[in-house]
Amino acid sequence: MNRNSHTGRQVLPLRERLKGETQRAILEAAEEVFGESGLSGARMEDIAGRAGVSVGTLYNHFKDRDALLKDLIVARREELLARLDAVLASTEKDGFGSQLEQFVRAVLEHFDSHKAFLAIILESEHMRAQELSGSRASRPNTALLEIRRRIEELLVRGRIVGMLRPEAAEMFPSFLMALLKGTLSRELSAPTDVPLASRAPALVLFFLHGAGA
Amino acid sequence: MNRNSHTGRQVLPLRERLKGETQRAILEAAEEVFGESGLSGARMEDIAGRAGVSVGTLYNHFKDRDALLKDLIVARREELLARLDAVLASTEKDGFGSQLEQFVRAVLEHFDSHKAFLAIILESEHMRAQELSGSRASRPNTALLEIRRRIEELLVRGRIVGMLRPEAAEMFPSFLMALLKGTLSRELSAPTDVPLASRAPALVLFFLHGAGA
Amino acid sequence: MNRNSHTGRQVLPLRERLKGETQRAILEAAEEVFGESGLSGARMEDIAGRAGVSVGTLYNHFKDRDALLKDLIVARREELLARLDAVLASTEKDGFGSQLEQFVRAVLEHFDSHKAFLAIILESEHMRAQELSGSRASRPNTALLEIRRRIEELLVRGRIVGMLRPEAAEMFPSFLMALLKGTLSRELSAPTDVPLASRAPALVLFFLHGAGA
Amino acid sequence: MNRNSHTGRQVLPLRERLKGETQRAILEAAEEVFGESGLSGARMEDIAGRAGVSVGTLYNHFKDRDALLKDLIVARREELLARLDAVLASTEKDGFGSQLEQFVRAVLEHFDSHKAFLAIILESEHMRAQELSGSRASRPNTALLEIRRRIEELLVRGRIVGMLRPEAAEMFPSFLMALLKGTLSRELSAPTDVPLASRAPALVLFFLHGAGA
DNA sequence: GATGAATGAGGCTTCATTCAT
DNA sequence: AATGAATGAAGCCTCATTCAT
Repeated sequence: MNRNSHTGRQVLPLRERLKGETQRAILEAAEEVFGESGLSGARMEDIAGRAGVSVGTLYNHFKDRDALLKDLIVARREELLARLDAVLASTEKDGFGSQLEQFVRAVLEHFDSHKAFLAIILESEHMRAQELSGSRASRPNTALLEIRRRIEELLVRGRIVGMLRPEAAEMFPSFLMALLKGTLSRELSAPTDVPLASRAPALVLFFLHGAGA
Repeated sequence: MNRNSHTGRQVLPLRERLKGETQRAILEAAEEVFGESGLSGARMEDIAGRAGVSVGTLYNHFKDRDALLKDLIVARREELLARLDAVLASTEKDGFGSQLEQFVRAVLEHFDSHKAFLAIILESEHMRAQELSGSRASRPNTALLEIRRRIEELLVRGRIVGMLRPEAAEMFPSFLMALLKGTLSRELSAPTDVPLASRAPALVLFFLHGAGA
Repeated sequence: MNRNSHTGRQVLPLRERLKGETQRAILEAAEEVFGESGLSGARMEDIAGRAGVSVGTLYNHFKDRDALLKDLIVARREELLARLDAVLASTEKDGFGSQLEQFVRAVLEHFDSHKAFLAIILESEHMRAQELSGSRASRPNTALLEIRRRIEELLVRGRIVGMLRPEAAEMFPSFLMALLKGTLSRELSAPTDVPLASRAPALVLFFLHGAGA
Repeated sequence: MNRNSHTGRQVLPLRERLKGETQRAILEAAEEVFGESGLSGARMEDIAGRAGVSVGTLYNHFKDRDALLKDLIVARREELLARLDAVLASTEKDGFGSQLEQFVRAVLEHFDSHKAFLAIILESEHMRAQELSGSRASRPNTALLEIRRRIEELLVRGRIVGMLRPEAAEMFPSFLMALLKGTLSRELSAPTDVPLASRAPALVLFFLHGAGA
């Protein structure tokens, strides 16, 4: 993500690839440590240790702690957004219901792979302005916003095809996001051994029809 | 012992009242500062400053930072739980739908009064084990558990009176909680000027019937 | 010690006597707390609590912590010095050996009554300059000096009557003091239930004849 | 692992040597500062300054203030005990008297090298339980105990060869320790410019024969 | 005089960051 | 590029002292 994003050629000399390895190792270690210790509890030394490098090396690859965290967040976000965009692109096939379920499943699978870290990130989305930088809360949490944008796009389609009712529709994206986050949240407070993704159908059913008899 | 000797009327001597005042002031200041700066960003000096006292005074009233935070959480929790219990107790009157809405409204009104702080608390519920104390790591967040317990009790009634369907019912409490938290979450990322409580009917409607047309 | 030292009359009005009571209680409490917690570990609040008064009261009777400690030290010192002077004054009666033993016994009895506190004081005699006040080490520990002065006086008599040999005599006072302090020190590290005073004969015997066969 | 690859000779790589240097510098500085300011008066910042490092560096080498002090105490103790054991081991040569004097001289020479610090340590031996850690309160001061153990061993030999009388023999170790401590104590309250070690013969003479004519 | 809540200077400790090797 | 010891700003907490009641 940092470098080499759209360099036309693709040689990637040895040194670059090794460097890439280290970076990936650091990011992975960082994900674990942030996931375990929380946004503020994670210590650079722990991350270095987990990645099998020295503290100094962290700073050879990332400007500072914030940059490391930001890059990590961005990396995970891009992974998820790419999947979501793929789902949205494959719109032709089936109906809205099917696409909605695929969307939900994509999110939940992402959660399955990054539970602890995402929990930290999603849950502290809005405190990031203060915690990450002292600046104003002006960067309004890109990751969640991007997800919401896609949810909105998806739900608009649902309304167009008449599968969603128009009243209170402006709350539906929030509700869907809430159900997704809630599913993760529940898993964290009371872990099960079924993958979250398996909850997709029930979640969609609830979203479409509620709990009523 | 040596108090209250000849004050015919006043139950609490001045000293005591002042002490209570100070404590309340500290808790209020702490709520603001924690809400603004986050669980780990809040500085004792800021809390003291906001409360109009000196740092030392914080420690005359609370053992340490953790104790202050814990007391604050407990205080807010008790306030909310008392309201919820009142709603649950008034069961006779109307039907399940009405009670559900009152319940939801109670939660949302509590959110309205303590937005920022509750956001911090609710969102970092599961990282509290590490952040608050290194001790009993997995005390699973009493506040949320207590709310969930009451939601479960409420929803059981709903099922008994036949207003909720039985399939996937074990997820409903999570879903309701998610919708509540999501409502708060949305308000924080995109503040409006309508009180959250006014969202109660829409939320209940969605919970009972979903987004489907 | 603070006041009323050499006022010719001796009326001591009621108020004065009550004040005296409180002061004595404070001093006693201070002795206990200093004895238990050490010179620097003793907290004013603990002393107040032990004395059954409030912190403020300590400051009504003593200028500050240092003054309280100093007054306490002086009080105990005067008690001991008075006894020692009495022994020295009763010189006529018996011989040097008997007087030496009385002297030793007087010191050990004083130790018996004030073990913990004296241990603290005696042992930190020379660090008091720094700890008590930031000043130079110019006040060379009056208490020990006063005792040594009397020991020197006593031992001079011993030499005069020919019971002490003259060689290395300048070390004898130090040695006698060391034996006294050592007796207390041993009691503290390995408490027995015989009073220290009962050790007087053995100590004197050792002082006069050593450990040799 | 990756050290010492092509340094034919140097056993310790530079880094390691520097680290050792720093640690020794810190311990030395700590000894001075503790010696000057007392057990509780010594400030980490002063120790750092004296050692020519920053505060943080202290914590790279020692867990906390207590650990630093403890390590320092242990270091000095081991130095002394090694010397004493050497004296005890060289038992064959001369008689008991000679060995006793060597023992005493070893202790006094150690005092000569570490006057101020040892004074602090020895004198506050029994308050260490409270001051050093709130923990295992009554670990009875290993350093003094170890010395006493060796003194006892030595004196047993003296009794076996008939150079010490048996009556009151259980007090002799305490007395010898007292004389040693007293010698240090005297030097501190009234410094001379002769080394304490030169007092060994007089001390032994006194121990064996007392002050009597 | 007694009270005890408030004060705030001062100490310990942590940890992100730097930089010489 | 990697290393890891050194740095020092910043936060928490203690406790002697004050002062309004």
